[in-house]
Amino acid sequence: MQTIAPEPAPLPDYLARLNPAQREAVLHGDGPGAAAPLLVIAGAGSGKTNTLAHRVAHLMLKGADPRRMLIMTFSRRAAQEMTARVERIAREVLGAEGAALAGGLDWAGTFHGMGARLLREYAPLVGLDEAFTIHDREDSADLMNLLRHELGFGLAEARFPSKSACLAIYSRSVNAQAPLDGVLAEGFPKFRNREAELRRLFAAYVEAKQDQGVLDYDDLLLYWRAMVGEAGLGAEIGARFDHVLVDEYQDTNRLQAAILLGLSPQGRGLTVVGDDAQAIYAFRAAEVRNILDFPGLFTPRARVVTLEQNYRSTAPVLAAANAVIGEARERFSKTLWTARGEGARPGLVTVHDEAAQAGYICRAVLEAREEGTALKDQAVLFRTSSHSGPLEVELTRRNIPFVKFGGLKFLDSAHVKDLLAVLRLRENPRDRVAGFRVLRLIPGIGTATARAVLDALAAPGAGVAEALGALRVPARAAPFWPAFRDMMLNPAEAPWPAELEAVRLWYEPHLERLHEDAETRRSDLLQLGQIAAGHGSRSAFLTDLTLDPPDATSDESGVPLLDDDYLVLSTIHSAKGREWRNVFVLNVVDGCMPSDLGTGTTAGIEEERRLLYVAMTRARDALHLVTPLRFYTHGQRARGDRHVYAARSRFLTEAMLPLFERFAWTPQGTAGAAARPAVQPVDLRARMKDMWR
DNA sequence: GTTGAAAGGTTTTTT
DNA sequence: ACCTTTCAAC
Repeated sequence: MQTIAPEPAPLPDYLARLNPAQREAVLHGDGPGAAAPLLVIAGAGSGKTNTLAHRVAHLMLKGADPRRMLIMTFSRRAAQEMTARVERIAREVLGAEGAALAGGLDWAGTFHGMGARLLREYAPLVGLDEAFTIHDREDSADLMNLLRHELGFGLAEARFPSKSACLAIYSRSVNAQAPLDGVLAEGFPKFRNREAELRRLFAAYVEAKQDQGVLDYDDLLLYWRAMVGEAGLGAEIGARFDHVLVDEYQDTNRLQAAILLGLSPQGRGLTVVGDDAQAIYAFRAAEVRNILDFPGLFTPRARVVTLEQNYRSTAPVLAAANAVIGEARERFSKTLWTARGEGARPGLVTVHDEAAQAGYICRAVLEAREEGTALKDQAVLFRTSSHSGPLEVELTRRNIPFVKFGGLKFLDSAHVKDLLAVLRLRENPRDRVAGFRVLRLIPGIGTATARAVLDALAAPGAGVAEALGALRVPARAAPFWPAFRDMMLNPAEAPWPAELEAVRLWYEPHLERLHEDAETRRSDLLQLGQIAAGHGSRSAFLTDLTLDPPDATSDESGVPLLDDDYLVLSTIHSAKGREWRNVFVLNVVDGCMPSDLGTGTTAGIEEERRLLYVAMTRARDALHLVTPLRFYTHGQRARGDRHVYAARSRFLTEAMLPLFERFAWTPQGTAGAAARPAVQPVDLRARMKDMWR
């Protein structure tokens, strides 16, 4: 008997507007039975987020329970954008009912955020204190430092790794799931002879965290991994989710891959999306092999769908970006193409120095705005946060509003950290890093007294009241002590956002005493109060702030309102997943791109190359790479020199130059300087110093 | 035990 | 240029 091929039913609008590859990714596993694992290789600008959102919406519309879907993205902002899009699609198909359905998607966030949430929930089952506090990078380094001294490693005549180096080594070992000797040999050969001491230090570190009821970033993954590895518990946690979808999979590490496998050993319901050409987090143990090896983890192999059509950039921009990534050593073959034919070649602009670079950017940004590209549609990207310094000065001088992403955050400033430490100490009196920070604010209290106080607080059975009441403090601290004790004890009654106010009032006199510019800092603390109001409890506030810090800083005037127009300044890392009509990349010179800190290994250089590729592929219509002839390096005193004469980045080869519009730019009105004959400047001061070297 | 001044080492990107 | 560590005085 013969079956007649069924007439293909007309596709609903939300599927019809996708291209065939996108649709294949969205429809994968459609029909009866659980979905087999799926890998989507999604080139830059290929509609990755949109495809993922459509897949989530489609699964939901086909009856999947949104409360049983786990969606992991690289930032909370990305997660919010994803859920908003899903909601839009669901509303389009089902109306208000669909939107309500999408509201059930509450397991969406970063790996670390989801880990924290699960751990909080399962804490009693796995021997953790439910009220654990989370240490950020700096807190972790501080704890490492305390222990390093207690073990007597700090005072050795030969250099012991710095606190942040210790943490980096520990963290790499944990995240890469690699033994210490291998980590040292590969990444930290200087410290290979310190293996035994480091091992003792790390053992003490783990024990201290447990004693103090504290988890660091790595623990959120490590404990999660351990939970899903347990026979009973693992099955229970895995059974909570029918679908697990991961974005930016190329930037996950082995620990995260192990978590996914633990959640779904057969790969059922797993969808991972990423682009190996955009892997830029190897420095924090991300493993490109995760994405390359994903299909082979399962039998049968995972389905692979490749998205190659770029919807973002014009052909000339894409051609230049493709040329850069085409030189990469190891490449997962795919070729991006775009239907957007029109457009100018990207600019390769030579300027004299960083001041001229800033001048050029201001000029070009304003010109583009005249021609109708709002500031918000333009971005300036750079390798290192500090590279935007001269530009920030110039923008401020010219009253061009901007917001900066990446680099130092307002959470990193001392006064904000002080206030948060007080809250953490109230949340968890055993948290010694927080405790030290708070106690040392009080005059007359140094390391020794602080240690005694914290010992009393951590003593088993003692309440905070007893511990603080029984202590005698140095005479100099005595006048400040009652206020501290009252603050630690009383606002237990104050409901959440009010508690922050009480703590701030206690901190006020210390702020005045410690900082010249107390006035500007005070406004930061008031802003913190605003943020606090948006969180339901002290615990939620502290956790969210540690895992998802507000990531934009702006000039003195504070964060502009959302409807204001402002230029975006961002590190390339923080620009991941975003796009602008007009993109400028600063310092495309050897030493910055690649950073000379990252040129030690081939893998390091390759990552720097991908970084430039990521930067270039953020541009939709116009791209400008700026190369100052001379740029400033701070530090490097050994070289004696503060200015470096830079060459164009090695990633832009001679053969690629025809893909760019090349020109030099000099500031107007400085004809004298521009007219000076091209004598190569020399740094005579360095020459003199070199005589004695 | 605490605090301030001087010396010396280190440099990026982030959850 | 900046931050941490060390050393000496209160």
